[in-house]
Amino acid sequence: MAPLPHPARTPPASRAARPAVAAGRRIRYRIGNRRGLMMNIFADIRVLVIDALNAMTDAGALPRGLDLAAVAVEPPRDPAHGDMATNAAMVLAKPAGMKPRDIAQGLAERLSADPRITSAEVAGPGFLNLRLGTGQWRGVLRAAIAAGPAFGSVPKGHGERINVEFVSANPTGPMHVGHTRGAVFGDALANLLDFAGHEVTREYYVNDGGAQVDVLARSAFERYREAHGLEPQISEGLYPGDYLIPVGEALKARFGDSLLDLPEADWLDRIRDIAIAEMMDMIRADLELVGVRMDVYSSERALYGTGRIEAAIARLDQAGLIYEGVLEPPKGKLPDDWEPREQTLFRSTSYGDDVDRPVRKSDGRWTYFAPDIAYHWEKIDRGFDQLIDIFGADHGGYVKRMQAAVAALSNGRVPLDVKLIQLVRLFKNGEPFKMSKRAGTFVTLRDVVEQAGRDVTRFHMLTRKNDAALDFDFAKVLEQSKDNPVWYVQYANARINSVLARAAEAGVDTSDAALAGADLDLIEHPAELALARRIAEWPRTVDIAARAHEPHRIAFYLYDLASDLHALWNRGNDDQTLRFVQDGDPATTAAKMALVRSVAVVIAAGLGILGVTPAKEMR
RNA sequence: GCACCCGUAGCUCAGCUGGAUAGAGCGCUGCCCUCCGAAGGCAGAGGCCAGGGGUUCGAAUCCCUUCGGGUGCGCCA
Repeated sequence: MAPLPHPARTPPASRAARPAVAAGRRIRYRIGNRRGLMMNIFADIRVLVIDALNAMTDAGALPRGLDLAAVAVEPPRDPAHGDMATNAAMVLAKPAGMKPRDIAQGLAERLSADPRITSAEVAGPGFLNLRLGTGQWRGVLRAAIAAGPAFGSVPKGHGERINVEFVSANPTGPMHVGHTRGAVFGDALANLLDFAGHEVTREYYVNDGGAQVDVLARSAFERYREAHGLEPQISEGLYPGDYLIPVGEALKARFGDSLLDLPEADWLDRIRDIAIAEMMDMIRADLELVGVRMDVYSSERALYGTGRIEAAIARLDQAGLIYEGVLEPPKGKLPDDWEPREQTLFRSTSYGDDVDRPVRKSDGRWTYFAPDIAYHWEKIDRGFDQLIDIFGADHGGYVKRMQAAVAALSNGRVPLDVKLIQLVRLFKNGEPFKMSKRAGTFVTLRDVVEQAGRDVTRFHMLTRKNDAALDFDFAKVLEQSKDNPVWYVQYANARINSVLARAAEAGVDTSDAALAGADLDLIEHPAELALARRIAEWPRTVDIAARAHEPHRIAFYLYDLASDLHALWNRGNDDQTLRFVQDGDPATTAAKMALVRSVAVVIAAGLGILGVTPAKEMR
């Protein structure tokens, strides 16, 4: 799991620092526990449990002042235990000074009075197992059909304003595989948070302020010379990729031969600006290929000369967090050219970092960190309730200092969660895959998408937790088999589509309006109701995935849902009554169509979050 | 040396912010196609959740520690 976004300690200098961001409390917003907001039936029943506990308190059956935050209502691991279980009695036993079973018994009596609850039994160490009337599950199906792809989503107005910064690749070349995973992850996370009711801004921080864009300019200049028939001097340290050849042509078209004999100082700025613009156009086009569109592009370069970097550092200075000093040499491997030098340092150790970090180099120029501090301060200023940064795993060492800066600049008000994206290992038929089609040394995003397709690429890259390495086999991701989750989910959707068409041919009205009005009491087989329960878990899955910032949970849920659908489908082979289309019985067929339509609705919603297009048929 | 991430079935991985008897796919064993799409389905075998301590009603999950793998460690971004 991701580390806490908050510092372990608050700065001694700043008493204003809010302890409100309680340590360990990563999730501060409350969603899903408002009745009906997400159509999350687990949250609904939790409200019921909380109400019952409060009633018990009023009646003197429980002491006052109990903290009910830990009370949970969850699906039990074993379906035989019922539909839901609550841990309320066990959690409250100690603070209430009572026996768990006594609390559970009292709670059971009150809950039994609710028409939705058909049974409440005390079990094990104090679990309260609940069974709901089958009508509850049928209600879920109706809600799903009525809501359509919005089923499980939270209406706007209750969420937070969240900034998701991702990709932020250097504008020095095309995007490669690693960027692809980060792009897909960030976009899916943004979709997920949006679905969960938050106001999300997708943002790209353009690292156009450092030395590497000067290298880009020099590389482009060589291609410009090449465009004039001269031999390019791609010396060590310049970017060799042939993607700069068209940039050279563009420069020729723009400047003719006027720059050819000028010293670097006379062309560097102009060429750099154009080259960066060209690279960003290329990156935007690459992002389009995987269906990613940013809301905001923020430029590092634009921060220089505005005083904003100075202001950010000054603010830290006022808090006593900036000083001139000399760092200890790093332990272990000592850099060859290490010598003690005085730098301007940020006291990030006050916020749990390992060492203080330089913001200004010994030559007086800003480090990369300084504009990044200013940039994050700007994001805080723009009023976001929460910041999320998505980095490659090789930037893990950067996390603590960034969180320290954000904590200091926001007085601990704005949490920064940093998601690290592990590397992607490419294979083809199990063999490690190397390709250098257009960029010299790496496999580009374009290479991947052209071979695997956008939907397959996106889905597959979301089938692993972000902090676990991902194997991407060009052959396997295109395989049409059960062990390929992409295909398996799409296949489920195609089957539903197929069966809906068959029902329509048989004269059943399969419009959503008609299905929502179908007599769902005709759905009564345990296997069918089990599928309905799975559908009921969708809003809860969204809630949990959004809180954890883990879109891969959506992909796994969809696989489970598809698996249930396929299983039920197959049972129809043995048991005619479980077939979805019941010849000569339009009422039952309609009810079953409502069931499968609900599955399709959830698949559409889930794939929508992942940014994958549902397939109507498999070819 | 320090920090962060990871360690779950033979393999690849989930595990719902601490819940009941730890799950899926592949592989293995045995069944199932005159039948809505069998490019599938059902059942079974397979686990000291890396090891050891701790916290509590309860730990794969939280804390400490050891071991093993990855990443990073001033004036790159």
